[in-house]
Amino acid sequence: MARGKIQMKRIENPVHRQVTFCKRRAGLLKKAKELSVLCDAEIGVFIFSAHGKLYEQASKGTMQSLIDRYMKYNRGAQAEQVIRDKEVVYLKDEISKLKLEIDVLQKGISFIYGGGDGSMTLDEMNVLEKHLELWMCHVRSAKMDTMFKEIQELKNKEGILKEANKYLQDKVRNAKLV
Amino acid sequence: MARGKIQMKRIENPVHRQVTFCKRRAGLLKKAKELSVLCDAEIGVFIFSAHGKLYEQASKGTMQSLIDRYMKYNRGAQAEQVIRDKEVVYLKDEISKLKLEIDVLQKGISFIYGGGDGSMTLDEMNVLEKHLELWMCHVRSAKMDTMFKEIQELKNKEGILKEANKYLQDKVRNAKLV
DNA sequence: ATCTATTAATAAGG
DNA sequence: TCCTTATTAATAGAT
Repeated sequence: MARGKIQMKRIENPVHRQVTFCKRRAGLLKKAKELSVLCDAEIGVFIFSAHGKLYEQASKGTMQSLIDRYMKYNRGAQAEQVIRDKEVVYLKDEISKLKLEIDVLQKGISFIYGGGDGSMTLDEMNVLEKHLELWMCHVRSAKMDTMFKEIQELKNKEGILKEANKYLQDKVRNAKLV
Repeated sequence: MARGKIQMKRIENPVHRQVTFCKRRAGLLKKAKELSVLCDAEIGVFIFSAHGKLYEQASKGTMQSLIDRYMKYNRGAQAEQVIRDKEVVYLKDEISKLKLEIDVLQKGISFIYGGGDGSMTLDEMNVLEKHLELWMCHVRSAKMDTMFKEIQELKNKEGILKEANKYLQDKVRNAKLV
């Protein structure tokens, strides 16, 4: 805009580029400020130089509040935040469950070794009970098998004794008749 | 900048203000684009009109990515998203540690009881069950009770039949002698 | 950084 | 909103 127009593409000469960056950056921020003042608008501008340095301007309030407003305006972005929040809540919930489980397990072990000192709450006992049910599943079924076998054995004995009983009764009857 | 300069303050005439807002907004976004192209800078601009409508421009990438970069750059300010991301990573790490701990504890408990029921005798199982019953006495199943009762009944029957058997044997012996 | 010739932006009006 | 145009503002290149 002065002393000849320039091509609208990256300025290759690094010195020229840096100078133009400074000048136009100042101009851009000034224009933003003017627009904000003249038209009562809320404007946020941030500029990252090629080297990564940040220049920012927020008319009316802070850049953070402007970004918050932007997030609220932009449902998509807000949804992302909500998803992240939900994930955090889920993970925290998961952790507290796991910590409770660990606590229960540790107390259970203490109980086994120390015989129990009544330090567990009812809730803890309930949780422990669920664990114990899982652990006991195999033990109990094994015991069931053993008991079934014992029952079968006793039933067999019963059958044998009943037969013997009937046989002896016959003998008694025969003995009486004889 | 034309037909006379204007005061750098809010334009009171709403028509003038609206016209100026449109013109200067376009100008601002154009300037931002030019600066981005000429100087290889990453620029984000968002404008909220007095009525609350959003106009935005993100040179290079999306506004969201620019905001993310802004957040990362601004560590001192509330980089909420970064904090949230770090929190998620931390929580996931915490969970895997806790799961490992639980695994160790469960293996420890298995070890206490000899590492499974395959090698346990009925007496050992009864000892284990008594331990567990101390923690969950009310969980004993009705089936177990029924089975215990059945065993007792059978044992009683056995006893009765044995007695009867003995009595009948005596009778047989007597009958033979008579 | 400052100057200045020149271009770009835009206020007012239609 | 778009066009025109007089005028101001921004700035490229030089110092």
